[in-house]
Amino acid sequence: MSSDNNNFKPLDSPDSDFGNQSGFEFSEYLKFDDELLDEDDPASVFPWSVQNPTYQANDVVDKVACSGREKKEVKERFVFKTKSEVEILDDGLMWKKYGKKKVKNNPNPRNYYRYSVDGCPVKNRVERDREDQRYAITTYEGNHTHQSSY
DNA sequence: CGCTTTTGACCTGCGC
DNA sequence: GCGCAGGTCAAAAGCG
Repeated sequence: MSSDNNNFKPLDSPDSDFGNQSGFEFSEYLKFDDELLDEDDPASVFPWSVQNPTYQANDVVDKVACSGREKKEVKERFVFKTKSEVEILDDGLMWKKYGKKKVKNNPNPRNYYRYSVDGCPVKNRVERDREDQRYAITTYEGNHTHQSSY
């Protein structure tokens, strides 16, 4: 953990499962960006990375973490609203779409993604903004347990 | 041939 | 108790 990355910790989980290890390290995303940026032109390869929520918090319209119900286990939920035309955020992982549903609150369909690798209970829900379709609301659900296959 | 993706139907939960 | 919404799983098709 560096120092200035902690300012991007919106979670206030009282006793989450990863409370002691911070589980979801935003620094990892920053690392991804750093590598991607160093790899090639991020705007060409990963246009979203340029506006990465973890990269530019000011672009993040809304960010929520750990908003689980008390009826069930506290699930880690990270909601990032970013300005990207693609709903799949390139975090270096392979996401498999497992369902699409049209919500009534949104004229646009909601996409459900799951980690292609078995063993990672990571789920990803992507929805488009109801008023601004250019804004994508990415909701990461589950532990960031995937190994650094990057 | 394997894997990913797509659509539909079904199920569960919550609200009223 | 019923209805509505959301979420998940399943099967099939297409593509690499």
